[in-house]
Amino acid sequence: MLIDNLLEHAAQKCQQAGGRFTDKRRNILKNLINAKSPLSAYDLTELYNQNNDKKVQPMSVYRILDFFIEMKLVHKLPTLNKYVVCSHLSCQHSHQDQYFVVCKSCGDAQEISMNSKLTQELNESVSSVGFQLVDAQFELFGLCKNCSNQS
Amino acid sequence: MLIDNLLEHAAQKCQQAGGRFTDKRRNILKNLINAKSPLSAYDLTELYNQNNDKKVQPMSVYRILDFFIEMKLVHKLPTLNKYVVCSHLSCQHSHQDQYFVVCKSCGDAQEISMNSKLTQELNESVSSVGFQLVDAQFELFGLCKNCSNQS
DNA sequence: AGTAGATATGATACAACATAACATAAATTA
DNA sequence: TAATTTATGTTATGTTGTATCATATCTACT
Ligand SMILES: [Zn+2]
Ligand SMILES: [Zn+2]
Ligand SMILES: [Zn+2]
Ligand SMILES: [Zn+2]
Repeated sequence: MLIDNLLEHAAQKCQQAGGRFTDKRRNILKNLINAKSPLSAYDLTELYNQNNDKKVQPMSVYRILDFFIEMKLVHKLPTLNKYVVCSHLSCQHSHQDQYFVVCKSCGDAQEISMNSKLTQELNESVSSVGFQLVDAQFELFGLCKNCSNQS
Repeated sequence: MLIDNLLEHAAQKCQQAGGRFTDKRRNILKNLINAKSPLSAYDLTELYNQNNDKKVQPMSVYRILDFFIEMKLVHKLPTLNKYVVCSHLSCQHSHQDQYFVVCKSCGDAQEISMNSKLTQELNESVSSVGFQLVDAQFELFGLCKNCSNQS
């Protein structure tokens, strides 16, 4: 999908939720969409500042990322301290539980929707030690198709 | 199990692997065993220094934690930047894949052995996007029995 | 249009987590 | 006892993230 369409989708989702889609936010989201791998807040700060006269502080980038996460346009990968755009940026389906698999070799990250069997397995497994599941986002590590062919 | 027995087990495992179980290592492992929740490297530094005349630097604590992780006596919870002792410290069974569930309210963490159905589900799910699973440790968040009764 | 309230960003400082690099000490082995 | 390996000391620095208070910009209402 063309990037301008993605950005238009994002803008709409923000406005529907009563948030603004400012130039800074658009610019930073665009950089994250174009990224081939997850980026840190500091990566995004640097990227922004390379391409703009007006500079931005990491603090602002963190706030903008928090906003996008709230809007479910961006996900954080907590073990990497990096951020990716939601792979459902362009589609309408309300966002469900997801997890990520990250390639140990090239760093590429794939968002995977949790299927019901997996959800059930996790819930049962967690219940077995007396816990009640609240938040099931997580990251696994592996090799992507490209990288496992090369090795 | 009594703490001295646990430490004795740990010492043996270290020696079998050609590592030393020094006083610092013993002391730090003991603090982590006694902790009710996961601790950070800086927490452990502070704990050590409160109880000992000879002080230790965070750098050393990181090294000691790395050593214990190598020995599979300690696990790191990457999303929390904290560490816990392996719940199988005292038993002999060779360590298999595990994950953790952390109580959002009290911070308590439970180690859970991955059962075969769950492993299979994860493998299938990951394969479906062309990835090959390498490392399946992760953390989930929920409420423990105590905390969900209180609320 | 003017104002009040909400939302967004600027700016500075600092906290928390982690590693690099080089030196010394202590234990093991030859 | 000398050489080698393992463990720790020491200092500096890198990376990630938050707190706080000020200013700007947008929105909605009179
Ligand atoms: Zn998503
Ligand atoms: Zn790859
Ligand atoms: Zn374990
Ligand atoms: Zn709890």
